[in-house]
Amino acid sequence: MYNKALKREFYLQDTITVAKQLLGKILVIKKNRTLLSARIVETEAYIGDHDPACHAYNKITNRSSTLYEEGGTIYVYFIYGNHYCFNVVTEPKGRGCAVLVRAVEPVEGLDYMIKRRGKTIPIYNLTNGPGKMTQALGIDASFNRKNLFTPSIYIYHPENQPNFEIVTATRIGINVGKEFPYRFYIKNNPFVSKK
DNA sequence: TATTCGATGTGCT
DNA sequence: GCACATCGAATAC
Repeated sequence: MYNKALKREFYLQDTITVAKQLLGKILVIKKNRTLLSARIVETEAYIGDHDPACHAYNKITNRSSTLYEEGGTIYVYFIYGNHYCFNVVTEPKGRGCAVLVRAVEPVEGLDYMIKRRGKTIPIYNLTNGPGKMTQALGIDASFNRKNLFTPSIYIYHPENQPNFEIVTATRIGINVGKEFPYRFYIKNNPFVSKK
């Protein structure tokens, strides 16, 4: 239900806090006839003011301008000529901070995800990476600058959430800012992109 | 206007 | 483990 969606205040918190607390939450996307949902199992924090890996680290550009919107805004960008990455903007407007969602565990809409991905075996291959999950969920540039308070896309905190342990690590696929321990994932979850 | 290269995935060795 | 596809944003000129 849409009214379960996390409120704006959740996203206005400190970026590290949001990155950790997003683990275990459910991302819901509603297409015309199709309901997709997936549990977030891996995130990375990108922090504008001191983090050279963040797209908002240098001066504001056309691409990175979405990062300066208010927390709860969706930031989607295209990378390596093939892939989209899905981010959630955090903190108050103007900070340039976001959380990258790197991997999810499918809950509803498996048929749709399998059709979009083609490759189905093993099952965790559907969504265990930033580019893979956006392909499975049908996320593209049209989502950029939208927010997480609409019936067509939102995140909620599930009831009866099982306990899990959070692992903190360094981020993947970047050349600068490697030293920051800004990657978080659910321990022993098979949908995490890399050990 | 030209050139570089990236918050990746895939396939081959 | 390594090469490479692929293209738009950023940067250089």
